[in-house]
Amino acid sequence: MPELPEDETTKRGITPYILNQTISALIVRQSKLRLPVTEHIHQLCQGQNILDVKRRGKYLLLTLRDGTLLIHLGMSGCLRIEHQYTPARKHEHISMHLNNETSLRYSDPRRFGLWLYLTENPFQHKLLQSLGPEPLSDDFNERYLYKKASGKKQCIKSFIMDSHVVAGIGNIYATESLFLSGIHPLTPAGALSKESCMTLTIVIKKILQNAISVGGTTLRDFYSSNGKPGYFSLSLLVYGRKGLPCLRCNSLLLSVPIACRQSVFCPTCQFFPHDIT
DNA sequence: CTCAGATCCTGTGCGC
DNA sequence: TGCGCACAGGATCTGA
Repeated sequence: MPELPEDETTKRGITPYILNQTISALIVRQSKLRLPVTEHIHQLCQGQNILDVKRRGKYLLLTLRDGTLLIHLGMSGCLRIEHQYTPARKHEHISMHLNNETSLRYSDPRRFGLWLYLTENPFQHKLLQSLGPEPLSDDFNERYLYKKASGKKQCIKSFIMDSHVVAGIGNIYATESLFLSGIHPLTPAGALSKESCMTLTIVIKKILQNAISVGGTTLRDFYSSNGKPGYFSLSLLVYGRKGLPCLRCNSLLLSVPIACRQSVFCPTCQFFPHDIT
């Protein structure tokens, strides 16, 4: 379940192995992902150097000479560095062999991921163009959130998970952020005070930053191992703890389904703003 | 336009 | 022990 910190960790983990290397072969075993893998992607990439590795939201971008590889890990995708000669594992849909005797392996059991080869400016592609600001950038601040949420009846949890509002926040970090901000997940986005928007933006930045720094401690796992980024060692305060006592006040944590996602919250620590009740 | 809910897919973990 | 089913979720699509 990669969210932004896992994608950033992945980016940092693979970059040293693939930057400035030449793609000697790209093997696609399964092209049915969220969108079909670009046709003839093998011929398009072969022989090109990887000039840069970037991240935008949950998308990774490998800049090549004549185009860009746009990669999304979906919810079960993972990238790993392996020796070129090791056999593909189950669900390893794409292997990118490099000229330094390593290869980048993409596995994705649930196939919600994405591999596209773009020749145009990738940031003008519709998938990236419509993305909201990076949550760790200065563009994501309380003024932006307050203005964007103004008049919205949509609940705040769905709102911050909408990548067009802010890029890269999934169920785990949305759930944790709202708990730490003391905001009930069903609060209409437009009902948040300026103060709540400030708290929420600060908490989101802090929690993402923290998760990235934790992920950074497991970077070596990207080489010849299971490649699982480090969020498993993150201490989650509410996510996955439905029915267990709140670590702050001991109330039993509740859960409501929001857009088919479990949303765990503390009925005591998280409340609706007074002005809408 | 807005927003809630369904949808894609398969491994995991639970109950019986 | 083994089977079957509910559940997990990012982003998009549908329909009210």
